[in-house]
Amino acid sequence: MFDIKALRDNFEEVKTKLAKRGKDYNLEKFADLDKRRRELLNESEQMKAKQNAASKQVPILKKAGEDTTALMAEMKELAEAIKALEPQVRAIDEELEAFLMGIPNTPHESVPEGKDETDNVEIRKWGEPTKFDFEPKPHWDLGDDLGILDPATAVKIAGSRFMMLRGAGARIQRALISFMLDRHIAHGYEEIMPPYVANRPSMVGTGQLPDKEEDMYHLSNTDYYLIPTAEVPLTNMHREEIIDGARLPVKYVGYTPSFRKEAGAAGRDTRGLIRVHQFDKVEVFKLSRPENSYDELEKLTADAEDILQKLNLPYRVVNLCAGDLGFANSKTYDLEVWMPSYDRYVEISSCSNYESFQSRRAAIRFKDGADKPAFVHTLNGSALAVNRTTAAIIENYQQPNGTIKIPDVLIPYMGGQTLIS
RNA sequence: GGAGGGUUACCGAAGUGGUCAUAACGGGGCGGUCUUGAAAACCGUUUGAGGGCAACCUCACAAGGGUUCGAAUCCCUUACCCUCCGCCA
Repeated sequence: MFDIKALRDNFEEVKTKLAKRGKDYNLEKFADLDKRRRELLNESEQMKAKQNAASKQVPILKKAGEDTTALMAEMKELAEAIKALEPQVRAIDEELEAFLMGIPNTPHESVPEGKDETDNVEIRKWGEPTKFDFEPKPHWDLGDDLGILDPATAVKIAGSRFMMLRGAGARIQRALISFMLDRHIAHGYEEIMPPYVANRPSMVGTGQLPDKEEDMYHLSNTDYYLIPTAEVPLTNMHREEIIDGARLPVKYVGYTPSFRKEAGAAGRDTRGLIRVHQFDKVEVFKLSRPENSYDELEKLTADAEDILQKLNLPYRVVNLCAGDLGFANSKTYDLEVWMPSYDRYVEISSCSNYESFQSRRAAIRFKDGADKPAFVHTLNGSALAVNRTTAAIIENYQQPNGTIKIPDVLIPYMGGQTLIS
């Protein structure tokens, strides 16, 4: 949720920063809304103060044996006036909140100008696109040939866009999860195994609700949602809490399946592991002091890159331009892995700093000693999207005879297996 | 799923219609006195949000409604927790 104080105190600066996103958010509406709200609030509070004062007088007067009938009649009128004002106060509050909810986070100064993904800026590249001296196959064909991907059976059980991994395919996925978790634990993250469903307040806390209802699976006989990302449970761990400042940064890593309806993705990436309704993801998450959050973003991105490097997968890091930046993000680095079947780099991780946009909504604050509580900055990143990592390994490690070499770091996690054949 | 009990500050807990919810009382934390130092004892202090230049005002007793001049307290709805029973990996 947008910071109301920033709009009040630095309106022009906010306006300039948001202009970078290339859309009009009708900011001029704010001053009037805010003013009307304060006037109404003031009026209502003055009446309540009078009511409170009278309520203290009544028992004193009664004790003194005086008649309170007149005062009570007067207060009844006042109570009715207060009640009459309530719908107005509520309406303006809702209007202001809806307005604030409709404003995206301000892009950080290091975010490049631009209107869509074509304007994203490549920051660095690691490795070179894999060269083959034979015609490489896409992972869905290799997976089918080797019997490690079985989409047809997944369709039978669930439906289209679900995937079933079998044998060495299932095992490499599990190996990747363990490998990723172990690396992040070594980098100081606490491992979390959260619930895979979340309730409505949690979904609101991280911004999935009310706007993205159609992207999520809702369990029809309860009010639970399947999580679309581990970000939901991880962020909500500290919802409505005030954390001791000495505990920051808080660092969590969690493996979870993620469930998405992919409502707007009809016809895209229909084959293989790239875009499915249920996928595995290892997520890294941080709560940071505001002044450190951009350093923490660099470190978090490095932790995600570390996985790709250890797996020896070619990738590049992209700084998302303002027009491509997510609604709640101030800055995002996408990690894109080389995918031979696409003949280009494909997103495998997204590492973002939300600054205080998310913590304001979820009410996650910290406090040093006697200081006033302040909002933490939240950061998260995929490290990595496991299905896409499996796909990248199948494709980049394929051999001329259709077998797949196991990356060295995964061999211990595969019980010594070095080749899928 | 059934039957009871519960939800008040950092923790425990009192308060069952008014005139101390900046919340009794106990514990913890922090500061101080005393002490070579510590313990003990004693004294003080310790929730957050919103509005206002300020004095100060408003809101919050799980959440949301209602009754009342006035609600932590009475009524309704919902959520969560605990105990017992049932079911169950």
